[in-house]
Order: sequence, then C-alpha cells, then structure tokens
Amino acid sequence: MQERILETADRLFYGQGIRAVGVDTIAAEIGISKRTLYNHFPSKDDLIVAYLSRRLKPAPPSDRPPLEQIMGAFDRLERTIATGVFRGCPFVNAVAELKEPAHAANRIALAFKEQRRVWFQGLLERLGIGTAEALSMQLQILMDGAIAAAIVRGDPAVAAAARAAAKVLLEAASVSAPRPTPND
Amino acid sequence: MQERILETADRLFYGQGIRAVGVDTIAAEIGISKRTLYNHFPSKDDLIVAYLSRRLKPAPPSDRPPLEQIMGAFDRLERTIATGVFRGCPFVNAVAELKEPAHAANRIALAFKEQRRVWFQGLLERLGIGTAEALSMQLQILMDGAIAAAIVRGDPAVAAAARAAAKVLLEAASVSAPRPTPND
DNA sequence: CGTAGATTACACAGATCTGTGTAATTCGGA
DNA sequence: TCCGAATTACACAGATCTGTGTAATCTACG
Repeated sequence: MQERILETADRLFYGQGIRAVGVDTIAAEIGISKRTLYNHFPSKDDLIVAYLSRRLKPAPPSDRPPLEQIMGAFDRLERTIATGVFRGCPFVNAVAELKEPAHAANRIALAFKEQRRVWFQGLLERLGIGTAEALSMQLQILMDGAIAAAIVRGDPAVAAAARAAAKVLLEAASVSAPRPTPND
Repeated sequence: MQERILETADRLFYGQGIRAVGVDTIAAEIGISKRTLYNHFPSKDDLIVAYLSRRLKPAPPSDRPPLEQIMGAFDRLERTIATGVFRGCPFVNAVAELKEPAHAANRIALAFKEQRRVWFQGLLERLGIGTAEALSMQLQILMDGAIAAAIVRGDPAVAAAARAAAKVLLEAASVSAPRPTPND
C-alpha cells in the first residue's frame, strides 16, 4: 500500500508539481480513502519527503568504460527529454517550489546532487584525470543546465549540446593527465 | 501605482514563489486594498505575466571587450549568489511552478533564454568564433546549470566552476578560429 | 467649489486545501 | 470461526485562495 501511494504521489507530484497536487487527488487516483493515506503518511510533508527519498537511489554500478558511462548520462537525458513527460529535476523543482529554507527537501536534494557529482568523480578518477573533483562539478553543472534549458525549450538537442561541451572539457583535462586505461 | 504593485509582486513572487504568495499578501504589503490591485490587474495571471515581462529587459550594450563581458556574466552570477537573496532563475521557476503547458509564462521564459543566448552569440561572433551559435547555447547551459546548482548548494563557487568551464570551451573554440581582435 | 475617477473598507461567494473524528465495514490469518 | 488490524464513508473544522459587489470616501483638477 505504501508503495502504491508513493508511486502515485511520484507521478502526480513530478508531473504537476507538489503544491499543485492535493492529498485528496492522490487518494482518489489510487481509489483509496483519504483517511488511509493519512494513516500511512501523517502529513503531506511526510509524503513529500518519502517521495523525494524514494528517488534518492544511487546509479547501479556498471562495468562499461568510464567515458562511455559519462557520455551515456547525457544520452539518457536526451532520450528522457524526448519522451515528453520530462518536467525537470524533481529535486530542484521541489526546492524551488518549497521555499522554506529549513525544509527537509533541501537536504535530500543536496544529497542527490552530491551523489551524482561523486559518481562522476569516481569515473573521472578511473580515467586518471587529476582534476576529477573540479571537473565532476562542471559535468554536473552541464547536466543541470541542460535540464533547465530543456524545461524551457522542450528540445532534446540541448542535451546533445551539453554532451559536446562535456567532451571538450574531458579532452582538455586529459591532456595534462597521461594515464590512458585500456578501456577507452 | 502599477509600478509599485509590480515591484512588490516581484519581490514576493521571486522570493517566496508565485503559488505561495496570495494576492491579499501583495496588497497588504503595499498597504492598498485588494480591490485596487484588481483594478490594475484583472487577475493574478495578468499580474504574473506582467511580473515576468518586466524582467524581460535586454542587457544594456557595453563597449567592453567581448571576452570580458562573457566572463563578467559569470562573475555577476557569482556575486548574486553570494548575496543570499538568490532564488534561482525567475523564468525557470515560473515554468516549473506553473505546469500548465499553455501558460504565457512559457513563452516569456523562452524569449528570455533565447535573448540571453543571442547576446552570447553576438559577442562570440565579434571574437571571430565560427561555432558561435552552438557555443552560445553551451554557455547558456553553463549559466543555467550554475543557477540550478546554486539553488541546491547555496555556494557561489559553482559560478566560478561554470566560469572556468566556459573559459575552456572558449579556448577550444578559438583554436580553429583565427581572428584575434585587438581588444583581448 | 464641484465633479469625476481612484481608492477604500468590508462582506461575501465559492473553491480548494490539510487534517481530524467516528462509527461501520472489510479482510487476512490463527 | 473469530479477532484484530486495516480500510472505508463521510462529515466537518479551519485555513487560504481568487475574485466580486457595493457604498462610502478621498483626491486631483477644472
């Protein structure tokens, strides 16, 4: 039941906005009473936190070459934008929508962004890039920028543009870091 | 009067979110009656559109060297983030908050982002860079990415990271475009 | 002074939202 | 079959929001 509530909350919160979706709407969508929903989540804030926490899953480890994984992240973003159900980063949206500075959403959003950055950093280190930490931040900025631009423009091409920029940054960083791995 | 309403609406909408601020709050903040506000703006939607349109001002022309202007944009962002009143891009926030796809906010936000991109493109062309259009999009992505990252992290350093990335992209693009101007 | 337009106070309609209280009902498992 | 837990229907409180109606009042200006 909890999971079914969270699935529906995810779909509605992400698709229409957290403030725009009422608790009644979620319950009605599932076909349960509002009381049941409140028995599982004592308040809407609890539901919001659970919704965001559920999206806080680390990327599954892959044995593909690091460079391929990095570029794959941009490709995946491009495909996601192209589906049309794309509505930006749920964490950034939540923080922008819930402007109370003390809201738990801020903590979760930060954890997610940092998790992604560290994922980039690990791959960059495997490529032997010395400036892995700084570059990982820049790659994350490119991802977030492509997401923001895609919200406004609705055009998957922005992800390709970000990918091209990432490639330039990677090549520039590789020049001063001579440790090419056999994989790529 | 119109201007006073718009000033206050801007401050509250941007600072707390469009959905989070009621018409009553804006009127009370100025010290006017709600009726007066509705006499100037027939609906909240009209007020939202006016609020966004008012922010749609082109950057004033500058006679400084193009490269300096481009880097200055990132510096300005860094300073803005550091002030603490920074709450992201008002246009992206509006689109994310008002998820109705037909809302006029989408059109205005797109106009703004395109205006900024074209501003970058013009400067890049003056630098004799052949890939000005593609690069301008990438610079805009870096700006938007730094903004999104700053919302979550609250750290002005992300703007500096974006600036450094922009510099790398510019240098890479300049290699194949030999037309250095005397200014910079 | 006199008038026209702007502004005010204020009540109110109607919608929506979060959250609660309660008693009846359903359902799974021992 | 029986018990306890989950779920249901449903009303309701109380807050908030957008938008309107109206009559009184202020204010600028001829």
